[in-house]
Amino acid sequence: MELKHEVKSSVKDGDLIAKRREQIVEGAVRLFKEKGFHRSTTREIAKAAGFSIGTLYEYIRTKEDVLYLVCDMIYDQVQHRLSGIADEEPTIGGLRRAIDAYCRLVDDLNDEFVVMYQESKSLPPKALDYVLEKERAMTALFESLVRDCADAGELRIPERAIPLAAHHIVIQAQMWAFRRWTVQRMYSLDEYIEYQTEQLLNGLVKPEAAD
Amino acid sequence: MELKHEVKSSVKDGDLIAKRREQIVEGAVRLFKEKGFHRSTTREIAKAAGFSIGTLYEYIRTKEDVLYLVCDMIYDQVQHRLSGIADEEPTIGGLRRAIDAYCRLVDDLNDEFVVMYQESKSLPPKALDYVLEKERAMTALFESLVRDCADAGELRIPERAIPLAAHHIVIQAQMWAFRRWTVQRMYSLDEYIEYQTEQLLNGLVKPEAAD
Amino acid sequence: MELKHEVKSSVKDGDLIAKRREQIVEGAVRLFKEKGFHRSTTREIAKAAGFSIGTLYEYIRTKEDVLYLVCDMIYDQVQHRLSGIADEEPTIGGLRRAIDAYCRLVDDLNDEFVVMYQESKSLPPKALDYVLEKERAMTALFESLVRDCADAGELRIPERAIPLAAHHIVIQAQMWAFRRWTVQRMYSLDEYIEYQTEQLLNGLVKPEAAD
Amino acid sequence: MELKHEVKSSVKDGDLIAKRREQIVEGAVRLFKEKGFHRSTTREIAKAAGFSIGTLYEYIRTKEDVLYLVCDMIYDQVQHRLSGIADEEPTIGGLRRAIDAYCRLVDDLNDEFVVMYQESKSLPPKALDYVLEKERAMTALFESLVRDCADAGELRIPERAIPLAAHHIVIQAQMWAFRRWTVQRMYSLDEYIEYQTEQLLNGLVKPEAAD
DNA sequence: TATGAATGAGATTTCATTCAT
DNA sequence: TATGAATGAAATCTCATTCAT
Repeated sequence: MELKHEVKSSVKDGDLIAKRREQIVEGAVRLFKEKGFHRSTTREIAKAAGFSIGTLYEYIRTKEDVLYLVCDMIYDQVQHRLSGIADEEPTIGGLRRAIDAYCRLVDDLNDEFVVMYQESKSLPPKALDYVLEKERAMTALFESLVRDCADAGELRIPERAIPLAAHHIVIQAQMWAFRRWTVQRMYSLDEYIEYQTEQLLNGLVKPEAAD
Repeated sequence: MELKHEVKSSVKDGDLIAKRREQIVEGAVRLFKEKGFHRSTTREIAKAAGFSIGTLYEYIRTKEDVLYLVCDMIYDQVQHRLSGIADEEPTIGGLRRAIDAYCRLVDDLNDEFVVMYQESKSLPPKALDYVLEKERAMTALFESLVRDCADAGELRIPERAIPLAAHHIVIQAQMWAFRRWTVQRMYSLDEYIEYQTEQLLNGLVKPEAAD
Repeated sequence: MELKHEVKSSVKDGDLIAKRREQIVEGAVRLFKEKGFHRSTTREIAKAAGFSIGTLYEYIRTKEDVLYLVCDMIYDQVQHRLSGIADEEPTIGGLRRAIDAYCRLVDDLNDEFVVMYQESKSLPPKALDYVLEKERAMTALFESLVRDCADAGELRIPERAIPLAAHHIVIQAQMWAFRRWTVQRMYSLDEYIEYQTEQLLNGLVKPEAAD
Repeated sequence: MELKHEVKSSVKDGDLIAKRREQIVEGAVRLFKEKGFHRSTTREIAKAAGFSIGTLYEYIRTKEDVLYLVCDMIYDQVQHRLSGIADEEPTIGGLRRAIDAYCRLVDDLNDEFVVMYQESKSLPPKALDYVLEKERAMTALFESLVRDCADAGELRIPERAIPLAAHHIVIQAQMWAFRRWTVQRMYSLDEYIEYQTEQLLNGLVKPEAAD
């Protein structure tokens, strides 16, 4: 489908590349979370990954490649973890489970999400396109689910508003990560999911007050 | 309450300082929007402001000061534009008007919002605290309004969920700016506000399907 | 005629640029003569010029710019010193004087010539074109003089061979510099000029042995 | 006479060493011709030679060794091809044949000559001495021939000028390679040899105009 | 013998900041 | 107050060389 943005390596052994890049990403996430992409130096990235600056550059070509590897690996994990969502039944219960799953995913990958959403603008244009495409695809998962529910008569929502609803689901879950400085102080994850889902599905207006 | 993070200047004339800083902020927003904070140099900032690098440093002490000035000025504008919200009557109509106003504010200050949310993490800790405090205060505006509506019996929402609802209102409006790459392609601002408010207030679930 | 390859500077004062670049060239020639272009670091170049690395980069953009400045300045000097040649009368005496002048020029700019001929291949393509064009123009000076002498009936040489004769004059003079490790040990400059001119003009073959 | 600059190898098998070094030189000449010595990396040299970087370092100790091997092999070829010159009879005809042979050698080894004369300055001092000694020896071949002709009464040239004449012969032939950007566009090799020999032997001045 | 992953010193270049004018 | 030349610490990236397999 979309062409995967390739990161060149001068090392030949594919398994080794995969292993080293995992080390790079793991170290880089730790670092970027703390200092951000621009304030982290390539030497620090190499050290965090556990090898020398020279070795780092055997597996990437530019510092931006590291950022791309980070984003790419996060999306791989997201995709893997969300693979079940597409198969949820088109019921409100299914939608609830999907939202719950995504919120817990955001919680597990809290740091990764923060890094990705704060730094992805620094990606080179082509890599950014690829990442935005991934984000779009992820949102589309929820869009399908919402549409299926609407088609099954479980939701009342005009067709035009469906994509927006999907975006809302996505960013409200992500908010758990990037507004952690406030929401994680006020709520437990369970509470957060509960209230958020309730508002999303049932709205704020009292039935009798509906306009 | 919060101590305004002071930016030192070696110039004495207060009016001149204000004027020069306006020039700085205006140029910097243009620049940061395009290249981001880290990729913009102080020389470029000075040029964008219309004077020399030496003069720039008469009005700031570090590059980060510029970022702070930008964030600070944006919040000033937000505060000014939202000053009416606090006085809205505690009705669903009042809440709608507040949401509408905030969405249109986000649209007007699109670039400024994008810059602020992408770059504020680069502020020095104390300045960041100050900015987060402003964000908190802004969210609190909506929180009060929601609480007033709930107290007035217009909304059904547990007290515990009120702050979260306020956050949702805020980030859904901001989403218009920082997901502009997708939502602004799909919707007009009016449509966006309409659907978003509808979902927020009335939820997605059909009344008879409510669980 | 040919577009001068421009070297960008971030300094505005033209006189200062000229002065600093003279310092750069003077230091660089000393350095390149000893270690060659590639073995000389930009820090060494800056130091040899008498200022900091940061200042060096206010007056050039890349290390290759230094090499270009060196070549360019040498050609300026050559041009200046040879400006009289074009006006020599079209006689054997005039040709002798021109050769003599060029040989003495090579001797005076010994180091510069060595640097230029050993390093010019490292110039970026456009700068190299410009330099080769200068070399061509210089050779053309001698070509005209030879042609004028031939036209005046002072020399016997087929028209086709005139450019080659000019090249011979030029490289035999330059040989004084780039084969200095042997010819400057064997001959004084005067001797060198004398023998070289004699061979060039009168050949090696005894009149009676001519074939 | 001259101590052959030894290049250490950790491989024992002499024939293998010879074979691998041939591969190295052949690849290196191709590479250096295109990018120069300094811009070529050892990885590229290994690849051009057809084996790995590890293997390259089994047959050399430093990158400069490669350059030395290249220069050395070129001189071996030159020596081999010129072995007949020493036996030429001391006549103008013999001298002509020698010049012709050397020019054609330069043409055949065009790339090698260009590489050698542009890069030999990068040799370590001892290797450079060795190479200059070879160059001196080669020039001496022509010197002997010229002296023999002079002794045989075929040439009129003072003893003192003989070494210089030999140098002229040598560099005029080499000029075919290192001024190829201009002379090879203007002349065929045959023409070049003809005009050049003519000027060298008979000079430019008309007999009756001789001073 | 052959391989190629690992190393880290060192190269070029940038840019926030200062300060003399 | 305004200017912009000077500074040098620090950043990214390269590449000759080594050594375990």
